[in-house]
Amino acid sequence: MYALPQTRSDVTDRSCLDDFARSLQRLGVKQTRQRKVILQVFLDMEGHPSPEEIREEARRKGHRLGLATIYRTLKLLVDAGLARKLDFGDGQGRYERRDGKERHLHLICQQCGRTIEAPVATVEGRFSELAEAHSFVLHSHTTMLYGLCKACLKRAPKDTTKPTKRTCSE
Amino acid sequence: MYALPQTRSDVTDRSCLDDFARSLQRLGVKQTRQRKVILQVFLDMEGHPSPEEIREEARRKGHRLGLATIYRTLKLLVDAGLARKLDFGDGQGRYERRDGKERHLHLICQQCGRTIEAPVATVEGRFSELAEAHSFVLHSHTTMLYGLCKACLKRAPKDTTKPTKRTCSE
DNA sequence: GTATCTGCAAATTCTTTGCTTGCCC
DNA sequence: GGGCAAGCAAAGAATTTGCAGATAC
Repeated sequence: MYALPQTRSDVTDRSCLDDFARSLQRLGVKQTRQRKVILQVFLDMEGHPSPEEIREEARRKGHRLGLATIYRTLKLLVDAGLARKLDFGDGQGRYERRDGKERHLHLICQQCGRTIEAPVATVEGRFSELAEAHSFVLHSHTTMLYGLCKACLKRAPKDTTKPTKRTCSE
Repeated sequence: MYALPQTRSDVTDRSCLDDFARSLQRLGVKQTRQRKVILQVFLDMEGHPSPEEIREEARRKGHRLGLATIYRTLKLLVDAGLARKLDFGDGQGRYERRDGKERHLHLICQQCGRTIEAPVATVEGRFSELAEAHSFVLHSHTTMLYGLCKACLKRAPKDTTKPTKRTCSE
């Protein structure tokens, strides 16, 4: 049986779950119910969830998790190379999945705070060259482009109302 | 020709001070002794100082400042377009000057935490194209490349699985 | 003169840690 | 069974806020 197409529980996610299991073994740590829940919830969520948001989403699915457990597991995910920690300047850590295929950079509107993701293919080669020139072994990268999004340009230039939803993919 | 790196109190800084004075006026706020000190100290410092480090450096120069004042002033600097807030993942906000001429990106070693700056010229054009494709008005950008620096490669050529920082528990 | 700013400390927010009980291997 | 992990609460750290006295304009 296959999951419905709108969710992200697809082949990619299954391989992520495998990656995770393998990573846990490699790191010499146990595979627990909570860790599986957190990974599954994290992979199913769109955007860049914060620990608190992951906990909220898990609760919605009937799983009660301690925040500390989420922080600890997210750190594991980062160590395992499955997640990356980002900072959008809103005072809390945000995480995105990292599977080597969906590389992108972030366009962050300085007025409404929304983020747009764009593929990074056009600049990635340059990053590699650059790292090589510094004898630097590149593991991952994060690019933030700050400015004004289309919507805020149309809107009144001094509108400072922040949206509740931070992420819009387009 | 290359400028000597000892002090940054040069023509660039003087124009920054002017920018700042102008920006303060434009924002309708006052020009105080503390604000001038903070800007001067910030411009004179190398690297990416945190609020605490700015306070320390100011004290070394004989100025006693409240941390809250520094936070508030740094926010002003960011608003005025003279500084940019960065996150190197060490749990505190770090700031860099932003004057439109010294654009660069950051190579961050995940083992020793050291950062290398590299000119961004080779990728900047791509960023502009990309922003334009999204009808996004680009103000500034921040790029972080994570990996291992030359020194750490020599030091521990095999241990690439532990990107710990000083906040690690062991 | 008055509206804004500073500095202090308290408050807030995000994140980590200590410890006891529970669960994975 | 032994040791790692979860959950809770308390600690810790970074940042923000409230307010009384000080200061720029």
